[in-house]
Formats: sequence, structure tokens, C-alpha cells
Amino acid sequence: MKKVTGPGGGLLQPLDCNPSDIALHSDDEADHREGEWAKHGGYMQFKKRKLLAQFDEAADKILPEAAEEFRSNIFHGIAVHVNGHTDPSADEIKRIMMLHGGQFHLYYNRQTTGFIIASILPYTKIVQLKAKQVVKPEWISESLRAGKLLPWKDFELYPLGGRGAQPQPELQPKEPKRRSSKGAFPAAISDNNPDHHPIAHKAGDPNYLNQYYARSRLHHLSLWKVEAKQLVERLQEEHDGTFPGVERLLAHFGARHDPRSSPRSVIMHIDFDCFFVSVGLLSRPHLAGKPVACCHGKSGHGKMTAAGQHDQPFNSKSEVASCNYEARKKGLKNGMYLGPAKQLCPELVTIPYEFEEYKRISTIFYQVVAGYTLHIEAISCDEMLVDCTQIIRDIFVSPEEFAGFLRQEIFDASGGCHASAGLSHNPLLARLATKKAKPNGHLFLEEDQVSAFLVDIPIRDLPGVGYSAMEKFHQLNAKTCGDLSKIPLSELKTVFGQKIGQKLHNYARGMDDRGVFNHTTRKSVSAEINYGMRMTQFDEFKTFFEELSREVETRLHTARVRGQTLTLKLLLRHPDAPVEPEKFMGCGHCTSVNKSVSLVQPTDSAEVIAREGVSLFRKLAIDVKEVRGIGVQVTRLVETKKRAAAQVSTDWSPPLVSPTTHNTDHFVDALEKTLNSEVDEELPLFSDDDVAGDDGDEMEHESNWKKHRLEVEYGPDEDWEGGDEEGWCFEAQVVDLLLSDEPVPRHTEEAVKQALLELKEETECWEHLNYFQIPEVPQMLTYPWRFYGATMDFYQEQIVTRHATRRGKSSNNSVKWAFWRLNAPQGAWFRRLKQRLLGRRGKIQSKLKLVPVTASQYKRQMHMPLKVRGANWELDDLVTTEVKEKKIQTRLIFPAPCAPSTSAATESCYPSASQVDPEFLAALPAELLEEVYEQYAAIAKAKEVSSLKVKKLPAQRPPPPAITKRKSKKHKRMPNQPSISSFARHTKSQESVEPDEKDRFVLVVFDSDGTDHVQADTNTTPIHQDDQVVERVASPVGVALGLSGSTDLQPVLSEVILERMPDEAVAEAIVDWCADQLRRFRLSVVERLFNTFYREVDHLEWENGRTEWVEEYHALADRVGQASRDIFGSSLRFRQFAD
DNA sequence: ATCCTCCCCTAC
DNA sequence: TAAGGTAGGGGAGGAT
Ligand SMILES: Nc1ccn([C@H]2C[C@H](O)[C@@H](COP(=O)(O)OP(=O)(O)OP(=O)(O)O)O2)c(=O)n1
Ligand SMILES: [Mg+2]
Repeated sequence: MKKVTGPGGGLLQPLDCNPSDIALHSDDEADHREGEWAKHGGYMQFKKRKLLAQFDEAADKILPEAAEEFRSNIFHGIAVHVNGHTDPSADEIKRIMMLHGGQFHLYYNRQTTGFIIASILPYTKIVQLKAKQVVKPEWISESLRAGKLLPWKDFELYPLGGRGAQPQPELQPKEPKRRSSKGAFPAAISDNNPDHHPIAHKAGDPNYLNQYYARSRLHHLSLWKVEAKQLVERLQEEHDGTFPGVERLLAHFGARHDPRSSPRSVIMHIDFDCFFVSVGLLSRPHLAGKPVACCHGKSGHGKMTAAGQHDQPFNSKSEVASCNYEARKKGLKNGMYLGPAKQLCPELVTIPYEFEEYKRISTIFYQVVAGYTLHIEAISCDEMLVDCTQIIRDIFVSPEEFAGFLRQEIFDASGGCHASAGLSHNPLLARLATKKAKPNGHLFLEEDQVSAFLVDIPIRDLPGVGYSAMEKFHQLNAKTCGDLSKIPLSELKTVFGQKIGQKLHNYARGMDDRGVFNHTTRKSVSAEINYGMRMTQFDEFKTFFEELSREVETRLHTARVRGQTLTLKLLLRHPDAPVEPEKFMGCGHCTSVNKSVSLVQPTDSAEVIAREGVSLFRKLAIDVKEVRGIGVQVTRLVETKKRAAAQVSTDWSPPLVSPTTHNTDHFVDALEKTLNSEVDEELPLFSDDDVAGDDGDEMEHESNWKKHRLEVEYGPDEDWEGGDEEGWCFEAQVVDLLLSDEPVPRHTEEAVKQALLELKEETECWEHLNYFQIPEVPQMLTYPWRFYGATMDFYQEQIVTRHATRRGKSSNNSVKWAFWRLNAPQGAWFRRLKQRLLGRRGKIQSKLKLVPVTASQYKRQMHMPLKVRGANWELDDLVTTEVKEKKIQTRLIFPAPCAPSTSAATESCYPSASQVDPEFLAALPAELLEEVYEQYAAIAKAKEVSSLKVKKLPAQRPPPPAITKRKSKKHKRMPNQPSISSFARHTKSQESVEPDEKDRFVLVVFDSDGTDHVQADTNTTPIHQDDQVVERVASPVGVALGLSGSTDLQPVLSEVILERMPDEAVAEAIVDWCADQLRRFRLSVVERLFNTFYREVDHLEWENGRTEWVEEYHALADRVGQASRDIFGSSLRFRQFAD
């Protein structure tokens, strides 16, 4: 285990050299810091060679004029400072100035710097610098082109001076190259609004996003990681079969035999030492050996007070991206603030970021290594894993020799940046070895050295162990891997979870079974900015979010993917945090709020993203002044591929979409668009070209199937190929209703109450629908609105027919009635739609044409796969699959005579607890029931869920209905009325006076806050009961889930919620109904009601009473939870709103 | 069991 | 002054 540092032999010579050595060794690499180059006499000659080489290599980055007319004195006596992004870039201007007699000042000095070159200069900066001459970069390039110094006045950035001055947009780069890696992404947004103010120091200002990203190191880091992976992939694909590096290796070491047996596997990890600083020092060799840090801040004293004074000297909150090893000796670390860094090391020199350079060196780095092998995994711009087993074995070179040779080549090719390397038989040990070898060294860790090596390695050094994990280790009193290896696996798993526990256990023993894989498929695309967010108006949010959406759009395009889930990510000021944090424009201490939405189809459209994101924001009803960070993420990605025309089925498209708010939005927007298009008044809305023909296999009763189709394209894509349109299909009379003046029939208040009452009976009816062996029935119960329209008709037919066959009856009225209810357009969403169409009705009527749809098309629709995900149909499957029956596990509803407990005693013959019909259990004689309970208790115990414990509770009888009623009547609901619980407690104690002979057991989850909750999806356990209340008995393990669906809940709740504000009458009805269900141990029905309730409330926008309904929802959840406490002695917990 | 969703955590 | 992004792993808890 020999750590190799510095020059080991001829090969490794220049590694520990001082600055002058570097200059000697690689004479074309030294550059200079501005303002000081004049001291060095031979500099220009020296520079010339370097530049010539660079012109060849990156001709497109350099002005051609500069190459032709190599030197001049155009800018004699001119000293410039470049601010922000310019074209030509700061780097180029620097070179131009050097070549043409001018001076380039990296830092602005009022006395000596004559001009500031900038395209956009923040207002604050002007004030701060008291800048006099601010000129556009074109001054430089035009002067160069003209061969003489042009009057700078013509290129003044703010010709008017002061106030309304703006940069002239036409002279700005057409595509602001905010990302330094050239051409990696086309610039997303070209800001050609000439009326904007140039300030973009906070979000809401135009172009803030680009300005921000251009300066964000973390953004670049993330971007480069992706690009490095792509580069590796490209190199792998385009490889021509030669490895020049290997040739050189051979030439150097010659053919020979390895004295040792070749190791089974050699993984190398390479990482540049203090990457940003190393690169930064290439042009500042005089700083080598001094402590240097790379960051935005310069002085370290931080922001000024209002009076323009620095209150404290070491207050800078600028983050040190990288610091060199001289600085680290003083205790500096990457990522710390500049203030404390300066405190630790007052002589610290700071250098600015040079993103383009980092990217350039990174590319060289990858190219060099790819000259040896393509078994590369890109980890970041300055770090990779290399599987060099092959090389070591084939060339008979030792791992150390190879590492040294490669490091030397990287050093040369990069112009003088040191990389360190670690080698071992797996990625973990390679990484740890690199860490040990730094700076400027390499280390090969052999298998027999591993355990000795690991003992003293801090746990913190293990990949995947960060702040949070260390907190836990601190409690476990473990610091090193040696300590870690003593912790038993079971404990690690308990503390960290299954996978992480196992991983840590392995890592402590030097075990790591990961290989070297570069490729991964993207799972998400996102963009976020959590800095500089200070907004006062909703419009500012909207503007910024649109900008962000456009950014995500281009990223989606670049990655050639679309996504079906959209997440709005917000950081909000923590209630306890001050309005302005310590860090200038920072986000400070925040709480994060995310909200996501499932889209009808995958999207990559900025328009859709912006609309949905803004809608989500409105639903959260958040005060924009509190927003400190905004992000948007797109997930559930699918590849964007041009579909072959043949694959696109134009003859039918899914007529059903879930009638959520956003779908309504899509629909209305698309409709509006169509109506406003002046192209054609015949076709657009109701086309019949895809309706004709196709009559081969029509159903016999076609006449019954005459429907009309209202069709509006609303896919987000302009370039969608083929007629893969979507629309809504309405029955003719529904279309009429939609467009007529007739009010949509409403449920009256009475009807609502009535419906709630009837639900109970209907519920019972629904449970028996499984009997008909229609696998979709459970889906219908849960998501009835997905079965709107013709599909429902179809199933209705099916059910009625089968029912008739089985029962020998011709029809069943209750079933019919239930379906009629589902089909009726009284649903709130329909009214919502109609409302939206109010102003456009005439226009629609004049333009549209109703087209009958044939039965065969309906038939196709019936075969729509029931592959339901979230709230969406999977469109692709629809197109390509003819008939695809989704197997849905049918729940067992035991007919009384075939009870499992009688037919078999073995555990395996018991159905899963949640599958057992409570009605069946209720019908069992008491002894048999006991037996069943015991069985399930045994099964449950065998499973041993660690967080669940059985707690003994005193038995309670369900309170008589009268009491429940009185209770809820007493409580005229007021906002935030807290007294329900105390009242309930009172009631309960009264109740519990009643003597109870037996104990009962309830499964209880112990929450961290110490409160108990019955988990809605677990189960209540045995209750002894009097013979006469047998029907109230709960199923042992599975009273909870899903047996008794309350089909009609959605339309009814939706109705209630859309039409009214919360009121006590409805609240009471709901609570009573729920309480009654609970007394019958129908937890599932209650749970389902709340799920549906939640969903419906969640669809509300803030202006439509969302706040009130959210409050009402929580209040009702409390009341029902309390009812549950009264009945079971344990509360029920329902899903809570975040807002 | 296995999946999904919503987080938190980690890395550079 | 300051530029605190971004993707993936995986745990917790719930749905199927
Ligand atoms: N908190 C951080 C960590 C890193 N980086 C950037 C700057 C680093 O130069 C680069 C590479 O990160 P490394 O972790 O490899 O750190 P260094 O290369 O700077 O130092 P080391 O010698 O430890 O590799 O990423 C950053 O901006 N902010
Ligand atoms: Mg590094």
C-alpha cells in the first residue's frame, strides 16, 4: 500500500513542481492575470504560440479577424472590465485586448479601468460601481473588424444615461450563450422584448433565469454531468477500434510479463484535485502554492448595511466552490462560506469562475481516458470510474504504472491540472483510495490490504453517507468504518432501512458489487431556482414560471422525452425565519411544498407545463411574498418518437377523459383555438372523415347506438403527426344540453340528503356485482366517472343481462337506477364545462356539425383496455392493442355455505384477510368466528410488522344513534371549532360507565407524537359481542379495504362541493352517515368517501371556495375520526391537505 | 408481495 | 452582496 505522490520516476517528473517549473514544462500553457502581464517581457511571444494553437483547436470560438490580423495597437491605452455574459465572451475580449494593445481588468477599478463591457448590466451594479463608461461588447468586435478604435459613444450601453436606458436588443447576441458549454443546448429564450428594464437581480425580472443559470456553478455541474455521460456514450458508439493511449502505453513499457498473477478486476477512480482552482490557476501560475478559493465573492466581508458599511469583516455568504490543498491545510472545505474561510485563512486568494474553461478541460479529460478504454462511467465533470481490468491484464502493466502514466497524460493534455487516482477491485475501494491518494497521487489497494485500510476510514467518507446519516452514527457512537463493521446488520437495517443498512454493512467490509456502467435512462427532467426569489405580485410568479416552463420544454426536447406527471416544487419562507435571510437574496430557512398533477398525455410543451403549474400554484393559495424557491419537475417519461403513420389509428380515439379541472381547461382552450381559427368554418369541430365506412362488424342493434360526437383536438402538440386527436364524446342529448339555455338539472338539497341515505342500500347492491364476473366492476366502484357514457351503457347491458340470466328476472331496477345516476350529466364537472362555454355557445353552434358515430366505433371503445394509471387512460396501448383484458383480482364474496373456515383448517386455504366479506363473517356463529379470528391473528403475528403493536383497550359499545345525533346537532359548525373532541370525550366517559365484561383488542399504530391511530388499511381485531349484535362484527383483518364501494359518492360530493359552501346540514348528513357506517364496521366505505371527498376538494381552485372546503374537509375528518373514537376507542386518520 | 407516490437525502 | 441545481436512490406508507 504505497502512496505515490509527485515525481516517482522519469514518467512522473513534473508533479510536485513549482509555478516556474510549470511554465518551463508546458510553456504554451501559462497565462496571466490581468494588469500584471506587462511585467513579463517575453509574454507576447509566448502567448502567440498558445493562441495559435488555440485558434486551430477552437476556431469557431475566436473571432476570425483576430487570427488574420494577429497583432495591432488598436486598443492602446484602453483598459476594460467585462461584466456578465458578453459576446465575444470575457475570455475572448481578454485575448483581444492582449493582442491589440489594450488592458483587460478582471476586477473593476474606478481609477484605472476605463470601460465596462456589458450586454446587460444590473442596475445595482451601476450604482455600486458608479460606473461612468459602460459599453457594449460590439465596440470591441466592431473596432477589431474596422481595424481602428471606433468611438465608444456609439456603443454605449445606456446612451440616454440614467433612468429608462436599455441595451439595444438587436446588438445583443441573438442566442444568449448563457451556458458556457458551447452549443450543448440551444438557448431557450431569446429575450427580444425591447421594453424591459435591464435589471434582473430577482425573479420576475425578464431574463432572470438565464442570468442566474449563467452564474450558477451547481447548474453547470448538473449540466456537465449529463453531457459527460453523453460524451462517453458517443465515444463508445463512434469508436474506430483504436486505442492510441494503449499504443503509447505499450511503446513506453514494452511487451513484458507481469511478475504477479493478474488481479481479477481492477477498477480505477480518477478525480481532478480541486478542479475549479486547478483550472483557474492555469492562467494564474503566480498563485500556485498560495491558498486559493474559487467563488463569486471577492472580499469576504459580505453584504453592506443600509449605510453602506460592512458591519462585520467575515460576513460573506458566498460559497466556496473549490479550494486548493494549501487552503485546506487551514481548514477550508469546498462548499463553505467565504467569510469563515477568510477568517480561517486571511491570506486566501479568491478567483472567479471560468465555466467555459472547466468544460473544456473536462472534455479533454474524458477524451484522454477514452484513448485507453471505453469501460468508463462518467460521475461528474472532473471524476470518473474506469474498468481497467483488460488493460492491466493485456499490457502486463501494473495498476500503479498505468495510473501514473494516465495521470501524466491528463496533466499534459489539460495544460497542468493534477488528477488523483485510486485503484482497487471495486468502485467503493477505488473511491476511498483516491481520497487517500489526494492530492496529486495514486493508490492501488490490494485485497489483502483492504481491512487494515478500512479500519480508520471515517464513515463520512463512504459514498451515500451525508449529514443525516452521520447524525444517526453519532448516536450510535460510530465514527470509523471499523466502528461501523461492529454494528450488527439487523441494527443497521432498523436504523437506516433495508437497502441502506445492507449497503453500509457491505461497505464497512469493503464489499461493493456495483460495476462500471455509464448508461442510465432518464426518469425525470426538472428546473428550479431557489435564489433571488422575491415577489409581490401573482403576475410575477406567472411570468417567471412561464420562463421556467420554457426552460423545461427545451430540456425535454433535448432529451427527446415527454412526461405525464408534473410537479410544482416550492420553497416557502419558514414561519420562524426572518423575511430577509443572512445570505443576500438567499432562500433562507424554508419549508418545501410540492404538488403534482397527472396529465392526460405525456407532454413536452411549455404552454401545458406553465398552465398546469400555475393552476397548481393557485390551488395552494400561497402568498407570493413568501415564495423563496420555484421549480418544476416532469416525470413518468416516455420517449418522443415520430410515430409511423400506419401506427396511428385515426378512426377512433378515446372519447373519455376524466373530467378534472385541467381536462376541462384543455378542452375549452382547444375549442377556443378552433373557433378563432379563420381557416374553415365547415370541418374543424366535427369532422366526419374518420367516421365513414368501417361497418363490417357492427352490432345488431345498431340503431340503439346512434350517438353524436363532439370532437375537439386538444393535444398539446403542434407537430403531432397523424390524426391522433382526442375529443370528448357526448350523447346527442347531452350535447344539446351543453349548448342550450336549459339549466343543467341540479340535485336539490333534499336530493343530496336523499342520495346519501340511499347510498347505503346501493352500496349493498354494488357489492354483489362481482357476482356477475365483470372484472371491471371494482374499477367502476372506485372511479365511476371513468365509465361515463357509452362504456357504461355497455356494462349496464352486460350486468342487466347477466343478472337476468342468473336470477331469471328481466331486469333489476336498482342496478339500472344506479347506472342512470352515473350517466346523468348532473355531475358537477359537466356544469363546470357548460359554464365555461357560456360565452361561446353561439359561435360553437354556428360552426359545429353533429356527426353520428357508428356502432363499430363504439364497440372499439368498449374494448378499450382498462389499463388505468392514476387518472388517465394509456393512449398508446389503446392504439396498438385490439382487446386487452386486464386481469383484475376478483374479490371473494363467500356464499354462505362454502365458508373456508369450515372446509379447511390449514392456513393456506384462508383468503387474504382483506378479501373476506364482512357480511359473511357477520353471519358466522360465534364459535366459528372465534376460530377464524385466531387463525388470522396467528397469520398476522407471523408477519410481525415492527411498527404495529397490540394494545389492550377497555371495551366500548357503540353509542346509540340518538347520542351521536345530539352530539352533531350541538355543534353548529364554526370555523376552527375545537370543542368536538371534549364533548366527545365527555360522551365517551358517560358511555364507558356501562360495565363491559370482556376486553377487546385493537391494532394500534404508535405515532411519534404519541397519539394512537387505527390504521384504516389494517384491521381491528376480535371483538366479543352479544349474540344479538352479530351483524355488527368487524372482519378480523380486513374490514377496511374496498368491499363496499359507494358508487355514487363522486357525483354527489362533487355536486355538493361545487354548488355550495360548506354548511352544517350537509356536514351533519355526512357525519351521521359515516357514523352509521362505522357502527356497521364499514370502515372501507367511510374511507372511500373521504378519498373521494379529498379528490373533489383538491380539484377546486382557490377562488371557488377551496379554502373553506379544505377546512370543512378537515373538520369533517375530525368529526368522523371522533365518531370512530367513540365507537372503537381509536381514531381514524384521513388524508390531510398540505395547505 | 409488489407497486406507486411523496417525500428526504446525497453527490458533484 | 450573490447566483443555494438537479437526478437518482430509497424509505414510509398506502393501494392493489
Ligand atoms: N460543494 C461543492 C462541491 C464541488 N463543487 C465543484 C467545484 C469542484 O472543483 C468540483 C469538483 O468537486 P470535487 O468534489 O471533486 O472537489 P474538488 O475537485 O474541488 O476537490 P478534490 O481534490 O477533493 O476532488 O465541483 C462545487 O461547486 N460545490
Ligand atoms: Mg475533484
